[in-house]
Amino acid sequence: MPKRTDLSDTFCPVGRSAELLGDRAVLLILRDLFFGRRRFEAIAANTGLGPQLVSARLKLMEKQGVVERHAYQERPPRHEYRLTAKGKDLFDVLYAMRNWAERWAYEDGEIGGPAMRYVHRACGTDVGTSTVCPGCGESLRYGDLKGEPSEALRAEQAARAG
Amino acid sequence: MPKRTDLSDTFCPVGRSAELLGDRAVLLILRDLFFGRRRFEAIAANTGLGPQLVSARLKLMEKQGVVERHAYQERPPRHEYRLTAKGKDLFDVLYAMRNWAERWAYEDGEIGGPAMRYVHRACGTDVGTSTVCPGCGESLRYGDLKGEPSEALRAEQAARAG
DNA sequence: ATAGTAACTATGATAATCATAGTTACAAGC
DNA sequence: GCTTGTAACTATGATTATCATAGTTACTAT
Repeated sequence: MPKRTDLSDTFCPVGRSAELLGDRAVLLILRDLFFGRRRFEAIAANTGLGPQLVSARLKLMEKQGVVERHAYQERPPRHEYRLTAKGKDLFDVLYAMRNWAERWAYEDGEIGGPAMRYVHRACGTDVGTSTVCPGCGESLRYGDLKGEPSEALRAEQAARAG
Repeated sequence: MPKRTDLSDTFCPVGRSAELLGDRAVLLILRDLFFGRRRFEAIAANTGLGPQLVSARLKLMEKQGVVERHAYQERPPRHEYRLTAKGKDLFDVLYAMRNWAERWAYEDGEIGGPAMRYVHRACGTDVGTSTVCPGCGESLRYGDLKGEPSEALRAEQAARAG
């Protein structure tokens, strides 16, 4: 690509977000981090992205302050990537993407239920695709939900990790 | 780019969304459509994207069912692009992106307030960056909010419209 | 000493993007 | 009736990001 116009200094908030989030690789890596995958190889394997792309994006995300590199052992040197507070706060965006896809991106009966089920930890209600818990009315934030992948999704991830 | 791996058949809902939304141009065009810009030239001018990119993305978005091409006059043939129900349902995603950017993407005092202010039409409360109205507790959907750009944002858009 | 693992970097082919210019179809003004 | 203007694009060529594949570094385990 040619040098694309830089959006980091626009006054539009969606433009500023799009600079980071308007990228398939970043979104997939964020998804995996929210899912609990923290190691380079695990992320590369599950996303299907090449190692240079994963490397480049993690560096960018670190620079932007959404992830932190953290050594989990010294010898041999190994590290993992963790979401920062700024990164965790992207949960709403990813969750909104998930909700939209559950509503619109599957054929009727393709899975026979949601691809990913979320339950509100506090009250045990299945939240469906809402931003507010239908059981207790509380708004949903990062950590409030317990996700469970459908059998189809679990099988797909297992195949990729293989 | 080489042929990137197709995500439209993954079982992961974020992956399916990322196929469409993991693209700067799509996000910027969606933003403009939500903002009320419906004409090709207006979108191209405001986003700063070249006409072939806007053309290619609008075709893609039409194919995905998020926008509809609609003739608003016959002679000379002119048309505009409108969000479909599936497209309007992406509001939550864009709104989450806006909220995140308002919280994290501006230097302190860069604008001296939010880049874009949203008021809940039903009760008149400034919603800040919440997904639920802090005044009446209702969850916020497309059409519930009235947006008002800051002076800085308004000036920037006026300059681009040239 | 060989094999294995985690976390990368290097290389070359391919394809998407941008900037710029050109096209089509018409309306309006002189 | 000829030029100018506008909306909505398409065409072309240079640039650069991406992918697939292979290689590297620094260790541990057998």
